[in-house]
This record gives sequence, structure tokens and C-alpha cells, in this order.
Amino acid sequence: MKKDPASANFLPLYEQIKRLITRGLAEGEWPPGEAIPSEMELARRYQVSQGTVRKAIDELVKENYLVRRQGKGTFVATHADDGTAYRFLHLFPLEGEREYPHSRFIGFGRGKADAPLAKRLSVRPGSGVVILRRVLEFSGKPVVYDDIRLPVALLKGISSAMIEDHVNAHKGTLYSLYETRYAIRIVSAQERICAALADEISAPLLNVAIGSPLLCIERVAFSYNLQPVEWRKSYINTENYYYFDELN
Amino acid sequence: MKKDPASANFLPLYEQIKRLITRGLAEGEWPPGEAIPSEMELARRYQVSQGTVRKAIDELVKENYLVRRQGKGTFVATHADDGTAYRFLHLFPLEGEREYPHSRFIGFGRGKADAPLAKRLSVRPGSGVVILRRVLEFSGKPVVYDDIRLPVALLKGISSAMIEDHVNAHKGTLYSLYETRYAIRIVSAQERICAALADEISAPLLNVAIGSPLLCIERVAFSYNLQPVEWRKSYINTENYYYFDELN
DNA sequence: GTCCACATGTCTTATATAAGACATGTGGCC
DNA sequence: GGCCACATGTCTTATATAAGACATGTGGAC
Repeated sequence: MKKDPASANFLPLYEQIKRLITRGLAEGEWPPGEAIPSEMELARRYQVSQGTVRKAIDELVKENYLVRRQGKGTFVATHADDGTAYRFLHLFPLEGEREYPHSRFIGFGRGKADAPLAKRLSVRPGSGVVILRRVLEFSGKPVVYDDIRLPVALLKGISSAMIEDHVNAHKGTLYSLYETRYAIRIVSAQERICAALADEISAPLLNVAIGSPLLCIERVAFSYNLQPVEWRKSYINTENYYYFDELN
Repeated sequence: MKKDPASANFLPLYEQIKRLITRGLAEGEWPPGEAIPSEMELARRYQVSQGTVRKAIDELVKENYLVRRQGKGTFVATHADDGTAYRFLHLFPLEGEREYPHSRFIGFGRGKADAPLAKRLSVRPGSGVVILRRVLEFSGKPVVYDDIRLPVALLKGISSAMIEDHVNAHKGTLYSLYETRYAIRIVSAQERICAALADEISAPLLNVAIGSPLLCIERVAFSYNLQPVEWRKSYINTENYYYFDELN
């Protein structure tokens, strides 16, 4: 435990504790949904004061890694939780109450990562990827077409049946599937948003005319320590829905 | 100062301090760029401990209201600062280094707020608004067309010459203009993003064909306490630039 | 067996203390 | 006058303490 501020690679104690806790999370010592040890216990374990652990946890809570529940303990955040299941879906109806989509899977296969995808996923070009295609329907109408790709190495033994079961029967999101079946927790994502026109593939799926304007969003989703896990490209019909962003 | 947690409208002390400091900021007691009093001084003034003030300031720093500079003091954040001037511009080139735009103003006038705009700006329908139109050029090429509207009451005596001077001669952003000339600081914004097609107005301004895909972003910018200040609609040619969003 | 009071464990808020780092101004030395 | 050492003020990090709030389990009274 480095405590000398003069040291070249000095890190504040709370930052070191943050990393130690994050390591525990990444290694699955405390799986999503479970409680981590109490602040006092972690303080003893890492040989620092409880206040330092508190500061580390405070930050991890702000980063959505952990969730505090007063009187009960501190828990590992999870997508298998109604409140946060659609945290990454920034799509809202132009009119009326917020709705959540139904997934209709239209393709499941395997392929190889080309150079750009390999770069985004930090894998070797040519390495195997799982390919998923689906349409998100709001109130029964198609709004989003997704092309989703993940390193096959992360999802050993995945099958279209398993996905359908989890997502449709079990009402889960893909991110909760990664969590419960593959112990991979998505904690952040980056999106690049462009405008595009509906083509022969997307137009019929979204039930719009070819040449209609669509949002095109390329997302890379990350697990702990910014490790890329999933790439996806979404085509969105924004006739009745908009993408919401809050700037601070 | 309420300290009784049993009270119905109980607020933690640090939260009360946060609001008191925010009030000082909103009322211009400490203008953008200036230092606020030291933690000890604020503690004396508000009759709480220095640690409580610290927690309040910590949060205000995370919300970009304040900036800490070790050894110097804590300062009111400002857009008139190279580092944060383009904090709200989420546009990046598909290739190459980040660039910053040049503003070309193409319209300046006044009008009345229709019902939707009035609602967004929290003003009476029919009340006066200033209307600004401009094109943002990156590397000399038009990429964004902005239609910007603000309550005229907030911008007494504004003129196109003043804007041109501030933005072009002085290299400032609109938000730094609001700050320096009108003591209005923009601290947050909400954006609704849709896909659209270039029409007879936007196409020539952006130098694209009618029917080209554009991003259409409707933004409302807020000052302290979520007070709406500015509405704008941006049309963006995303052939060479993308909108970036980070999800956490 | 059921229900309530109480103890216990945990997070929440508030306060106090102290050593160190960083920036700046002041006074003295040359 | 120029330069340096030092004091001062400020933020930064770490630790300790304590009263309260919330959730849960336990044991006794009935």
C-alpha cells in the first residue's frame, strides 16, 4: 500500500481501495445483486480506516458499480433489476408515457471480426464473433433494428434458444443475460450517432420507405476497467421516438 | 437551519449548504471565473463544520458549477475558459484530431414564442424572443445549421454587432457571451435527437443535396436551478462528423 | 403459534483533527 | 534590483468519533 505522496506513481489511498474493490467485482468475488462486505469489514481487510472505504464506495456508487441500501448493506449493481434494466436505452416517445420495447430476434450466427470491429472489441482481426440481429418493437411497432456482435470467446455455448428464453420468457435484457449466464457485467458504453437513410435491409424491417431518415448509432459496451464486450449498430426510426441526452 | 431528521422536509446539512452556495452563484455574488471564499470562511459564514462545506463543494464541483485549484482556491466555472469552452459540443470528426468550429451568423431578429417554445423556455406564449441563425464551419466547411431562440427579457440590448464581435473577434462561444454580457451562466442542457432530411432551407446552407440525411437536435440549455435560458434546433451533416455520447 | 420490544448490523450525516501539497507573497541577503 | 528562503493560505488526503435511520432477527409475553 503506497502512502508516500512523493512517490512517482502515487495514488490516494481511497483510489487504491477503489481499484481493489473493482478487482473483486471484476473477478466475481461479489457477483451482481449480492452484497459486498460492510464498510468496517473492508476497512479491516484493506487495513485502512472506514472513512477511506466509504469514500471509495461513494465513488463506485456514483459510477453505478454499486448500490447502497440503507440499513441493509451495499450491493453490486445489476441489470437484472427492474429499476435499472433499461438504463442504457435513451429512447423516449415524442408523446405519452415512457415505454419499454419487446425484442424480436431475426438472426443468430457466427462470423469473423473485420479490422474495424476487431479494433473496437480489442480482439485479433479474424477472431470469432457471435452475430445477433433483432428488432425492438414499441407498442407492437418496429422502431429499432440492431446488429450486435460479441467475441465468441466470451459467450461459450450461447445459442439462439437460450437468448430467446432469457429475453422473451424471462423478460430480461441482453445485458442481464451476459450477467447471469456469463458473469460479464456491462458498466458503461460509448455511442457514435449519425444520420442515415433506410436501405433495402432496414426499411422493410422498420416498416418505412427506402430513403426515410434513420438514426444510426454505433455502440461499444464495456465491462469493468473499460474492457470492451459488445459492439452494436442500431438503426432507429425517429418518427415517434427521440434519443435523449443530458449534458452537464 | 433544519437539523432534525424526523422533520418532514428534512435535508442533510451539506445539501442545505449546497443550495446556499448555489444561491450565491445564481445571484452573482461570486461571478464566473472568480474565487469563492475558502472552505473555512464558508464554514464560519454558514455555521457548519469545514467538512460539511467540503462535501457540498465536492458535489458542486462534480456538477461543473465550481472548479478546484489546489493551493489557489475554488473558482466559479466559466465558459470563457479554453478548457471548457466547448464542453457542450459533442461533435467529433470521423477521422483525425478534434476540431473546433467557426461561427458564421446568417440571421438576427426578434419574434414571438409559439406554444411549444414557450413551454420549453417557461415563458408566456407570445412573449418576445431573440432569434439567431448561424452555421458552424469545421475546417471551412459547413456542418451545423443552428436556429437559436432566447427570451428577449434575458438579453436586454443585444445586437448582431455585439454577437459578431464577441464570437468572431473575441473567439468566444455564445455561452461565454451570455456569461460575460448578461451574467447568465449555462450549467446544463437537455437534447432530443432525431433523424431528418435536408430541406430547401438547410440543404444549401450545409452544402448537401435536398433529401440528404441530417441529425436534428433540439436543445434546451439551463442556468442554475434548471432555469431554461436558450432553445435551439441544430441540423447536422454527419458525413464526416459524429455525435458522441457516453453512457454510465 | 403470534406478536411485539429490543438488540444488532448497516448505512447516513456531521464534526474534529492533522499531515502534506501547491501557489503566492514578503522580507532579507547579496 | 534580483534572487531565495520562509511564512501563509488553500486545497488534498487520511483518520477518528458519534448520533441517527433503516432493516432484520431474536426472544419473551400472551
